[in-house]
Amino acid sequence: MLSSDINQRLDREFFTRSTVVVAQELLGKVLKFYNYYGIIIETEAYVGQDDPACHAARGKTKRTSIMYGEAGYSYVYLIYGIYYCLNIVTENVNFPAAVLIRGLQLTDNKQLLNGPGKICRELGINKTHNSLDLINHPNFAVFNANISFEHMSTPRIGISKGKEKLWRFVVLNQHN
DNA sequence: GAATAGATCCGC
DNA sequence: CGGATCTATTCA
Repeated sequence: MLSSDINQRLDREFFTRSTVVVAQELLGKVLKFYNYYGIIIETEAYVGQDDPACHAARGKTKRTSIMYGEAGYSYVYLIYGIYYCLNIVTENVNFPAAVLIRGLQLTDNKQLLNGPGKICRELGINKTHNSLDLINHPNFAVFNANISFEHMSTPRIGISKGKEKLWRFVVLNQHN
């Protein structure tokens, strides 16, 4: 991929939509985090208080309050005491939802980061990167890129409830 | 206060 | 398949 293929930064409106749609359309977009650029190749949708797998399923808490805010903000949390997971908040204010970024293909060295914990470990994402505005942050953003692809839907990984939803999206192949 | 489950990863 | 490792949330 050429750097010239990275063009428009995704705006607030992109994320202020159905989480399942945003999760699918994020595939093939480019995540920028400081000096890292990675093509998003795997995502999952976590959708509102009626989704038992969503952290906000039991209502608003200190941790989940970010998901009730404006779309386009980061939601980073510690999982299993060891790994961080990066999400991007979606949908309207007061509708708690987010897209989990599960897979990245780094653009410079083609390194494959398959798994949310691996992404945050490699890029150095931690709790200090929670609740940042990806629409305005100078070093944290998502860009459009001229990448076409096909993807499939599967059940989400690692959850105990909500397994029947096919809300995990994975790129099958990519070509220019 | 104490108990417990958890959107993971790695090594055996 | 279990261990690492810890915190947010729930329950008493």
